[in-house]
Amino acid sequence: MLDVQLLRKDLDNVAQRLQTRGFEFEVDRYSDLDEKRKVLQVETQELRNERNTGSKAIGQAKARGENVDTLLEKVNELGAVLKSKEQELSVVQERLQDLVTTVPNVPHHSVPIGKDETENTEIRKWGDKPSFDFAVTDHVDLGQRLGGMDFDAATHITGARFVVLQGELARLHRALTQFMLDLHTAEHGYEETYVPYLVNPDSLFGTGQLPKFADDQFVTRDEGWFLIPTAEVPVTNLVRDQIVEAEDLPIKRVAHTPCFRREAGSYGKDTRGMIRQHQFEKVELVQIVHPEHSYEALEELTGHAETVLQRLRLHYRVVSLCTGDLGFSSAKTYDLEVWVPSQNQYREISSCSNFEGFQARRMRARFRQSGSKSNEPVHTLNGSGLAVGRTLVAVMENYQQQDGSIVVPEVLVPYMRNKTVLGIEQ
RNA sequence: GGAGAGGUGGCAGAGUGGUCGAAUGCGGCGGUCUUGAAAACCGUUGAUCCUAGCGGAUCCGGGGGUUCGAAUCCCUCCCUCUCCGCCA
Repeated sequence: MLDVQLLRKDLDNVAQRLQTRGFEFEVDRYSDLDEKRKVLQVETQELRNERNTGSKAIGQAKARGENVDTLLEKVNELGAVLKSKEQELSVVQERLQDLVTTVPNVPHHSVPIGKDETENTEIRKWGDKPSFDFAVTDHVDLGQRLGGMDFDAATHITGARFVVLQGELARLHRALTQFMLDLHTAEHGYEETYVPYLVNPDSLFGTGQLPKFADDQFVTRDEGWFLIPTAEVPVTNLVRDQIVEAEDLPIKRVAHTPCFRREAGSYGKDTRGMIRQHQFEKVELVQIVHPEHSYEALEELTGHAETVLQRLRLHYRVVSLCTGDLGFSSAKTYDLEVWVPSQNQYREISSCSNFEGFQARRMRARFRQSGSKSNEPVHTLNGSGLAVGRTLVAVMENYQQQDGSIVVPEVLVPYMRNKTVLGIEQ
């Protein structure tokens, strides 16, 4: 949710910046509603004040044993007017709420202007593309040959966009998860956290998936709970409706969870393999920080995600999403894109965002600062560190050998019972 | 799933129709005393919104109702706890 103070102060500028991400803010409709709201709110407050004093007077008069008929009559009349004003006000407030909660975040000044992903800016590259002196195989064929990746079985059990992993590949998948968790807890200062994978609508609203993106979520029939599309939702909502002490910031959490996405709008996209699934594992980094430090934190957090790829010695690049490609809640996002040899292109493997106070205002997540009377919204950030399924794909393809075996990245060897190659009997 | 109890400020806990945003205790903060600390004592201490300000409004789990007036009465939903059942 945008800062209402900012909307009042700088409406045109906000609308202009929203336009750069392709969003038309209904400026006139908003000002109109807000003007009405202001008038009605003042009116109802004054009426209530009158009624309250009147009611109080009745109580006092009764206590003295006086006749209260005329007083009663007067207050009664007030009540009717008040009721109708209150109804008007609540209609206006509801409309305002509907309008404001569907407006995306304002892009940060440093975000490149552009209409879609073709205009994202490459910030830096790490490592080199691997060269192969044989024709590369994609992870689907590699996995099938190793006998560890079975899409048909998953289709049989559930449907399209699922996979069954088994044997060495299943272990490699777990090794990646373990390695990431160890790295972020031991070296980057994150606290390991396990959270519910089903959340209520308030939590999804808090991080911005509701009300606009209900169709992207899986939902339980009887309870109306949602399967989490990312750990961002339950982990960030740890501070919903909380006032944290300034000295407790930053809060840094890492969580390993499955993620569930309906992928409703992506029919025909990435239908082959593990790139786009209804269910995948992710290690997620979340930071709750003081507003003054959120952009430093974004660089730091992005670096933490990059470290995973560097330790795995996987070639990647960092891209700054342009205004038109930003997610709904984000003010600035870096995507990490890993090299996928079979596709001869970079594919997103992590997305690191600063939401500034956008989610915090939706969640009423504030911090208390000594010397300051009012409590301010915190800033929230998150990033994948990393998407495990896609990392598995990257490792398989980048570490493949001509005979279809896969070299285990050095940092994963201890997690693989010291096995150094998968697919060849040792 | 069945039976019962309950949801009040950071925490504990009083409050069953009127001056209650709410006693009291603990905790927190400031002070007195002390070389310092503890103890004791004194003071202070919820959130949100409107307003340039004075000030005002709202909030006792959520929503609705009764009433001139609701923390208090009624309806409904949610949640927590205890016992029983089931269960990794």
